[in-house]
Amino acid sequence: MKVVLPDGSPLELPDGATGADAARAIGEGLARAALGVRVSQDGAEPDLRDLTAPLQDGDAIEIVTARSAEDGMGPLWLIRHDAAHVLATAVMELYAGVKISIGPPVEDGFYYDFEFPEGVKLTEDDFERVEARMLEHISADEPFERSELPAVEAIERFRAEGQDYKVELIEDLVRDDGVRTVSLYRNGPFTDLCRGPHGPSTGRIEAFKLTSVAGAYWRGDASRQMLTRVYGTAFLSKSDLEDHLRRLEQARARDHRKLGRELGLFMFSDLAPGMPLWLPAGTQIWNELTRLWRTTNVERGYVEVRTPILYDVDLWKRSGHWQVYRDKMYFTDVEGRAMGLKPMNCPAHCQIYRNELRSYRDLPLRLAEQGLVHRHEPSGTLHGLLRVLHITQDDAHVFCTEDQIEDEVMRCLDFGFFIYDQFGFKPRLELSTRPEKRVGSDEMWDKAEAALRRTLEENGLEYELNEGDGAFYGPKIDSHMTDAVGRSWQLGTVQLDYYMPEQFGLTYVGADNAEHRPVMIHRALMGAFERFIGILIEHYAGEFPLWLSPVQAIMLPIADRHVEYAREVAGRLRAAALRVEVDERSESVGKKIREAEVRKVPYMLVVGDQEQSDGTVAVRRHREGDLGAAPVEEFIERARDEIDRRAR
RNA sequence: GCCGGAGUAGCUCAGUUGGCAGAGCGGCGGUUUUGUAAACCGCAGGCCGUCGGUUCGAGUCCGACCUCCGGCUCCA
Repeated sequence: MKVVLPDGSPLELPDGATGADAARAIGEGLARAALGVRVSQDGAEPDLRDLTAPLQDGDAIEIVTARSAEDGMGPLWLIRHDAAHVLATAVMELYAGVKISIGPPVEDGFYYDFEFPEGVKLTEDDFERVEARMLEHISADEPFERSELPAVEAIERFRAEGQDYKVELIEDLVRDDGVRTVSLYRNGPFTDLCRGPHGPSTGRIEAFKLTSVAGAYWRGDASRQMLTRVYGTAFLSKSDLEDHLRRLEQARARDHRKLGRELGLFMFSDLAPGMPLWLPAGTQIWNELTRLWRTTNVERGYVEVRTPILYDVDLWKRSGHWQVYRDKMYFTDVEGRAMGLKPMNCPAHCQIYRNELRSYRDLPLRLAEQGLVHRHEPSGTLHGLLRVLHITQDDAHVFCTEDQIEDEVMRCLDFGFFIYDQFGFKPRLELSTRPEKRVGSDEMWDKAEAALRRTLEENGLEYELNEGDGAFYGPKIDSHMTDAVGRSWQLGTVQLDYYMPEQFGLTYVGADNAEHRPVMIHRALMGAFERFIGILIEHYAGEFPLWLSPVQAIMLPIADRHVEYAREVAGRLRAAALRVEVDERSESVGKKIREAEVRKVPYMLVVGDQEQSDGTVAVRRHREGDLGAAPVEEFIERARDEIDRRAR
């Protein structure tokens, strides 16, 4: 038979030859380096397989080595999958009676989920022991051997071993996918139910490390058994592992919680979990964002409103929140009247819509509010500014006719792109469709989902589909960004809603002089100021662009006799609306500079005898160093320009 | 909410087998008058997360709760 190599050249092999045979036929070195083989049949997407898998005539193949591209299923995927099995091998040997569940490779590493016997637990203190045992198996270079077994026999076998999770997995495979045989992989003493593929042997795991232990629900279902998940990572070389660990450490240095404390941006109180207290410097950033929010909303035809945070429960019953969102709301009693803190601004904006008779000429009506909402999230999910209990949204509701939907949705998306562009953000888009817990008819959902999809596709926007994750009243297009350590967070959202206008009896008078029902687009672009600032802090690692910096310039007089000149210059800068401080302490210039650098103040203006007599400042830029002297006016002009352009 | 870990000075962290609460940075006072990333000397600073228990004696051992951290589930 013949297979085709990546360069297009054919390779003649005996029938039944495997990937390993192909590698050997090409060269002894490649055979030694081979970890797996990518096989593509009839031009289809290549499939990663074991080296021992037989090839077929006409296959296009590529031998995977440590140097192959990763793109999702490559050498790292293989050895991390291998490492997960080795981890299970070690844990089974060290802890009698442990039950195994699943252990896949993931972004940055792998994990394996275990159920330990009553009273036994594994903590990070045990890692050394487990890693030592893993290393024994890796040093022994045990081959991964694949075998196939009828599903019934596999069930029997795992049941006899007390491996209930494996039994459940196979039973589901049989029931849901009609599977009749399953594959097993053995390495040394350990055999696991596994689809594969795997590398040739355990010895190919060049560098690995266990990283953390955490709880995880069996099959991600919160109503089921909590298992113990051990996370680890593996690399193709020791230096790759070291680089990875170093990157993680650097990422932790830009954690917004750490920077928030160091830079005095915000704080938390044990007496108000999940609700940040904004310090003066953080408030400054908040206010700059508010300014951006307000001016851009006005430019795009929005009008700003303000609404109560506390509303009669009747409103929440009308909007549907009481029915499907109650668990996340806070309620209180006011003179015997049940009131709820708002988790969203939409019902209040519907009230404002209803306040007047609306004409089709008024539409689209775009109401914007910096709305403070409270949502009771499970306590374990709080995370600095990125997950809070009180959320300040850059919220807006666009009331429009059905004909205007696509145009208005696109305007919202465009507006979002403009905002993200101010910071150089390139968010990922996600289309979320009808959830199980929802309100409104299927017909409404069909229309709404189709409209969003059409808007995305007609405008050539890339998006991922997230089925079943829409808001309870309508589908949505979300934008997502990742934090310093790669966790993904939703920022903006554009949601299409046919339901609330109906519930609140919203109407407009059309050109035909008849009453019509408007539709409503809910949208937030930054999402929440809290989360957005958290992401900003990590994005900039605390080194904000000038326009956002809490302190934009600091005057550093060299000796006490220069303080007065420093104050005078500071006054001129303030007159140009620059945020400036004067470091009047009797410290050395070196120390003042160091502290200003640590505080990440963008401009340090050193003034001594020279500057005082010339009417200049010696400009030092954060991280860049000394830029030389400049007349005060010239510096002001430069800084003003940088701010007004919102330079990044 | 669930699983695991942690909580000592403003910050970062030591604290032995249960026996007087510690360091560096920061703060304050003084000396120094400084030219581009840390001058020198001194001083103050603690409900050892909270409550309860064991003990002659608890930062240390036990329990409950609170908060935080890493995950899971859930979400802007």
